[in-house]
Amino acid sequence: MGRPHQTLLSRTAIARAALELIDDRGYEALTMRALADRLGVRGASLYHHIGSKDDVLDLVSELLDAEIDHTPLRSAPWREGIAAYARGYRRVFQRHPNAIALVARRGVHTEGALSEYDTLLATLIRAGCTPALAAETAAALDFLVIGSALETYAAGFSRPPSEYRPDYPALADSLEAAARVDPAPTALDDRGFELGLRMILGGLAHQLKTAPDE
Amino acid sequence: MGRPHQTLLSRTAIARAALELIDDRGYEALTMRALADRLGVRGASLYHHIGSKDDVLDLVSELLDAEIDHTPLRSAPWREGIAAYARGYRRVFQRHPNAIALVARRGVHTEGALSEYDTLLATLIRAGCTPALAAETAAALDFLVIGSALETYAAGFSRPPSEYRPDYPALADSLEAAARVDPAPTALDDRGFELGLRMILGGLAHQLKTAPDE
DNA sequence: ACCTGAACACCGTTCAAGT
DNA sequence: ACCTGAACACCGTTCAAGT
Repeated sequence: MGRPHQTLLSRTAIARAALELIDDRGYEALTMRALADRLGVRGASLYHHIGSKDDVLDLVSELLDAEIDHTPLRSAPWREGIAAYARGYRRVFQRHPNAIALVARRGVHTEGALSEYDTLLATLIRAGCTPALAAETAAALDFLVIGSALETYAAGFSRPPSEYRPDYPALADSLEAAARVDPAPTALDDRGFELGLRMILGGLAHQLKTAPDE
Repeated sequence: MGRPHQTLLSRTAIARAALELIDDRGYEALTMRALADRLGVRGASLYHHIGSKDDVLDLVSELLDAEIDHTPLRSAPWREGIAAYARGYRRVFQRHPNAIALVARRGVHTEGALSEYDTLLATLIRAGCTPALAAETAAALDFLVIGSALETYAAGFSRPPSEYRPDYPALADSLEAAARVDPAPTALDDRGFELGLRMILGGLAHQLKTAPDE
């Protein structure tokens, strides 16, 4: 059988197990003891590879970052490329809804995210933005992605639209109309995100056409 | 002196103390024992008034909701009214940065938020939106507010811009240009938010002018 | 009715051991 | 070098007791 154990654990194995645990059983189920369990080891062993639970959360953030497909940013035309990138960014959180609480902790600005941002900013500048405008646009796109990821998770209006009548008639009308357009529960989130994306990128295109130097 | 204590505690007193504790010492310092301490009582006493810590967090969410000024929504013209409302909404989180983790838990859609949403949607419909478009626009605005609140907290790029060179030249350029526009640390967040707001409301105004029925 | 002390089952983390 | 058992100081929560 060989020696009892040499390197059962590694930082990446721990990170992957942590993300699996979050996906399977929720963010609150991520406990050092539960994590060790999933790795066939006892809680204290983890501390030979990671410094703290916070350290583990950082590693999971990096895993999520790595899932973002930033190849669309390299593809012309810039407007479709950026839209595809933003959708892919958002899709990572849709795949890991239980991990969204991580975002609130620290954002997704891990070390690995820097080159993505650099590419996004370079794309915007190449499209005609000043560097300052590029930074603002990237921020706005980020807010939209992060905000929509969170809202999906928090899904506000859980009751059937009709229950909001008669106290909140505009709310009831809007929710019913939205459900008629697409009854899927996340459809309104998706459409709100797409609207924001269209407005930001459309507005930017218009601004670049009329005043290319700011 | 009177009798020893009758109703030292109440749900609102607990909620207010909880928000104070979060503001003063951070989200993680909100402990049932620390909360009881601040109220001059022992931990177990709290459970005569609230059901669980989760219950307390909900109460704090309602407190934050109540801080949002939604009077601008009633003021014409709609575009400025909605912009002022969104800024005020965001300002609540700027006043309580440590409370942003609450948002990830549940969003801000407490019972008290319903009438705000109803008013926002009514304003959009009065401005010419279909109910479905109003819902999507409200969602996009929400994403922008929530996302920008979170990003401020998570403030990504903490190092001086020059450190990102030469690996990430577009990032360094953008951050330096943004700092020249306004060196305040949250300025880029503010400007990104304003850009998103301008794009969404401007795009909407344009859409309502060219195709008033969708 | 409301506050309390003590207890329960958990946490994250440390550390002297073992191999 | 790496895993472990036992312990530490904490959690949220419960409950029999006191007033």
